[in-house]
Amino acid sequence: MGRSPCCERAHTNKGAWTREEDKRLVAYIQAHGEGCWRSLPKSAGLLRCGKSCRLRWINYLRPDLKRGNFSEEEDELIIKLHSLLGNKWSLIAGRLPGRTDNEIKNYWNTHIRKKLLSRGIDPSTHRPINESALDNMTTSLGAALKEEITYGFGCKNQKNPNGEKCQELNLELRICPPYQHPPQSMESIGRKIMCFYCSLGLKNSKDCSCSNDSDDFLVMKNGTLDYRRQENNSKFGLFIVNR
DNA sequence: AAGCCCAGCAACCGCCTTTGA
DNA sequence: CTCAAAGGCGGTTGCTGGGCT
Repeated sequence: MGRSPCCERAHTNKGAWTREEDKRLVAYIQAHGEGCWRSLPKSAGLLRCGKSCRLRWINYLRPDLKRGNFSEEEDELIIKLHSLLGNKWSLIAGRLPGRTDNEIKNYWNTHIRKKLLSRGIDPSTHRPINESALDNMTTSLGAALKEEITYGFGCKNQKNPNGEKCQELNLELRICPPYQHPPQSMESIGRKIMCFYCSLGLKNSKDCSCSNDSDDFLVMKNGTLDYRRQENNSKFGLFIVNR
């Protein structure tokens, strides 16, 4: 029993899009906006699968796309993001305005892989190719060590709610354990601290504690989330702290 | 000029996740 | 809670054009 097709294939075109099809798709989306891809082809008078329309729009017809060659800065950013995120092309594309996941994926496979290989770097692991000898470890001890290196010590088999391995959690987001002795006053951090409720727009709520110099807070500090707790009660706060 | 090979990229496929009834 | 529909994603395919023999 096969999978049911995503749409009626008997009467749909496949392959390269024609100028006329592009025109129809653009005109329809400009008039009605994106969304409801399944019904779009029929409404727009296109003999295409909804998925095909979505892909054509996202990867080629969207007006905010940046066409043309990738810059050196974009190359380096892609390499850096790939080393952190792996093949999460849509996440990587999200950090590169005007570029699509498909474009970045193709560019990676055709250009960046070669570039890294020519630098002696394994594109999969971002480690020097010499070190890929690790991949050849065959003893159980070697395999265990390899897993620890790959996923981080103590992280093996730990997954976040999205099913991703520990390593992929490293998005500069950090939750610290309860903090007992703040090393410096909030003023010395150099900014006005807002309590958790105010940060959510609930200023002057019954739980707001800004006025009594509470240590409960949610703070962003140079990109990292930190968690702190007032010593003499059970309230807590979240910080973003320097790295 | 013809044929072959290969790189690049648009598009497809199938699986997974999200959403809403 | 369950299930089906729809959306989204990543891997793969196959067409096209340029270079080489």
